[in-house]
Amino acid sequence: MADGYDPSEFPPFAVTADIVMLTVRNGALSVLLVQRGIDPYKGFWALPGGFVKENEDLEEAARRELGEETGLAGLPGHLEQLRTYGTPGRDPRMRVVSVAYVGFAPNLPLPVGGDDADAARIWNVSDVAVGKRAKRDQATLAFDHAKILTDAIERTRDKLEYTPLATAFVDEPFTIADLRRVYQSVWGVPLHEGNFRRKVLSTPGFVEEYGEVAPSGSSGGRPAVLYRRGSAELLHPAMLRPND
Amino acid sequence: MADGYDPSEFPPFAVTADIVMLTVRNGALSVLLVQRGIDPYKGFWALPGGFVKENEDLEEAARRELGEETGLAGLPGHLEQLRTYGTPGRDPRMRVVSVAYVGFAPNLPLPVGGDDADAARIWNVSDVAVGKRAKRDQATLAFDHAKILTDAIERTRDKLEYTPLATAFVDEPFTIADLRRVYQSVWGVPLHEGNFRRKVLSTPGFVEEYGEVAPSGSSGGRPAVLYRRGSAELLHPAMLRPND
DNA sequence: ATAATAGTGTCTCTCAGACAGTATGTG
DNA sequence: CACATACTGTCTGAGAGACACTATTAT
Repeated sequence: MADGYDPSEFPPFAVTADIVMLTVRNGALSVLLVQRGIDPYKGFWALPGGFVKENEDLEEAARRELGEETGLAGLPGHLEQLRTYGTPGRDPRMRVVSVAYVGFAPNLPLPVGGDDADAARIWNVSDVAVGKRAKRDQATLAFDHAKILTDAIERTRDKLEYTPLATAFVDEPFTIADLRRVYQSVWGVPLHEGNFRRKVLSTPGFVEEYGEVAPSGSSGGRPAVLYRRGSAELLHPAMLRPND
Repeated sequence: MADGYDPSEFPPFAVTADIVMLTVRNGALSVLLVQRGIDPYKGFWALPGGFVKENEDLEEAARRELGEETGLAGLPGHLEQLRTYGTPGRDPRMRVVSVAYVGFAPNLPLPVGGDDADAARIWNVSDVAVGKRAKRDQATLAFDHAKILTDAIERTRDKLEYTPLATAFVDEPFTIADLRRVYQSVWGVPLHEGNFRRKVLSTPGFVEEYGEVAPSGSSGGRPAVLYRRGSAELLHPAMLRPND
């Protein structure tokens, strides 16, 4: 850090916290977005977020903004810092440095409009435009939020390999099949049922027995054993993603 | 991102870029630090870094500050964003958000004092105090830089597993033994020579033949084949770290 | 009975780790 | 020659992937 400086001489920056809140809905990886009501990018979709307050920690700001803009307060699941985006010009109005967070949650309750009275909606990520041109019924993202979303998804795909965070996408208790659907939705590949089960159960601390079986579904089939999250923070060995 | 706001109402933050520049010297993982000349933390050691300028990208600021404070310009090697640290009170003078970068370089030329006229020195990381109390001949870090350094080392250890970035710590051309010394220094464990070689050479794109052999050392022994960095950005399969 | 979902057994191939042996240089 | 460093061959065990088989429910 620079040594001597006059505190009045630093260039003033605005600092925001933006959140990429991911969930798995109907077998598809999905993200919570809010629609902008004013320019710039009026009508475009954006990641929830906003200014960090004077005496507020960065993660604290992320959780507060998520609650204010989407009505999601005290969310379950997982939230971690992703990366910081600060290229000059990324906001046309002023110099903004955004600290992005990525979160995982089970089945989000459909958000009601928050304080900012913007529409909040959960989008299937494959319906969010990542290039310049949006097709019909696709969300187009404001600012550099497409890049942030892409980075978040990549991070998420990696994290499922070496951490037990797939469990953050499901409610407890869950079945091995529930967990497999998470992996399939996030990675976008089918996974072999029997091998997946053996792998999860042989990885220490991934899941623990819950002690009951699931009520059998309407379409029949053997009732599944239920599990809860285990105590491991890292998976040894890792869940390897099939290489294409 | 928040929708409507008055640009004059955002709380002003100072944004800095701090750099954890790592190298391997005499078989030990080492870090470049500068000694502070003024309060707060006068006499303590700190990561090089400083304010991001008004129209400067974050990584650009990191490279500039590194050059100004340590005389290292146009460094070879690798630089990537690590994480952002912004807890209120981490700098006693004002609210500062620091975007930290981590870099890897071969054998740094011993830095001369930079523009800021601070002493710059490369420390063996095991001689840097991570707790509250420093022993004799240990560097004590200013601000929350001990936490940043710890995070950087952890990230580096992970990155060596699944990327070919160990090659960023050596000059080209290098021998397999050079590369093995990097892994041993960063991970702090001995690695089996024959198995390490077979693993590196069987991982596509990790290294390429350079076409010559190294001059034999003064202590004898068969001359080693030389290699350069390969084209892979990720290692498949990964170099697994022994699990204690 | 059939369909559907849950769960097991077993074979093969890859790869990590242990370790012995060979190759080529120095003194 | 001894010694040092570079490199290779081969065995073993863990684990991933393919796939067939069994178990328990609904209709």
